Amino acid sequence: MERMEAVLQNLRASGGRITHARRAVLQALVTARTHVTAEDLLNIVQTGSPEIHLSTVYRTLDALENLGVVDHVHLGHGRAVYHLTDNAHQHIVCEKCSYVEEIPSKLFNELEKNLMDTYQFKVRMNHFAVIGTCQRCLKKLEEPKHA
Amino acid sequence: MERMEAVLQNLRASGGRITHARRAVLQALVTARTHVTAEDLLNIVQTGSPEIHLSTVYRTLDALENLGVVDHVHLGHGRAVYHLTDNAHQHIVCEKCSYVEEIPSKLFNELEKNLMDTYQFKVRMNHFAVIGTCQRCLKKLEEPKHA
DNA sequence: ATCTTTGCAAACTTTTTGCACCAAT
DNA sequence: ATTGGTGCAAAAAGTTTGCAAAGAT
Repeated sequence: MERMEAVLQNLRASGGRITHARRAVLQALVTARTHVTAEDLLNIVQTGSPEIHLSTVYRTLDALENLGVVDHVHLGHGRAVYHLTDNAHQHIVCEKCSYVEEIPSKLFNELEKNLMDTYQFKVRMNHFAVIGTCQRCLKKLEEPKHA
Repeated sequence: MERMEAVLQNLRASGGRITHARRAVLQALVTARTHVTAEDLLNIVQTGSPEIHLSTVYRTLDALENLGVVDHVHLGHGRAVYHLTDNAHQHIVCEKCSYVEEIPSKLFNELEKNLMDTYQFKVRMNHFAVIGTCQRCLKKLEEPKHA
């Protein structure tokens, strides 16, 4: 919760204003702490403040993203998911069952290095999801009808 | 071009039909051979067959994807890009200038293995893009005004 | 008082769908 | 003849925008 105030001050320092809506969205983001969609956030903030509009959520996320506090990822087809930038992780997403798991960024270190060395390309961690098939769905594929 | 006929036979074998539109979309896909959007493909096919509709392009891509012949990737925000599945590559995408480069899948081998070993997660190659900053844009950031 | 943000509605972009007609087998 | 595909138009889904009123500084 300390952190929340710090972000809000940061926001003000850059010429922005601290509003009820922004406080609520940020709060929701801290509370949820997982990959949430804009609509997820809307649902959370609306429990306390039903007047807050989806477009405000988007605009707040935008503001927070410009501050570098928030990042978003496209996990697959539909909506983007947003999260605070502190916990540095990546996502693996099962394309069969939509299961999402966070994995440590460490696993990407070598790839990151190779891309820098070979292509002078600086990967932005956290901004892509790895698509594939999860353990459970792999098993299902192996034993189609469970004998 | 041999390959094209093979795909079409494949399509028929699985209960599908070989139509003018499908031939045209497939042809366009072979011709373009890079990451193209559905609309790119539409433009290509419409030079020869203006009656072909965007929804037909989507439906054909869908059919080809079910066959495993085509794959699509979400490079970032907007549209998805489609490509034939043969050349196994990944994409690195510059988030500053939208520059796209193909890189060999080989670079992902270790990551792939780690994810399998640690999470029993089977990565689907080709289905995600790596976002970051390209060489040129990195340079621009270093020397803001070129002295 | 000024300049930013909000709520709303409406636009926009990309993709999907329902349906009647048409075409491939 | 049958089943699957096409073109069209309209809907969906997700996100963005214009504007006047409200709010933060």
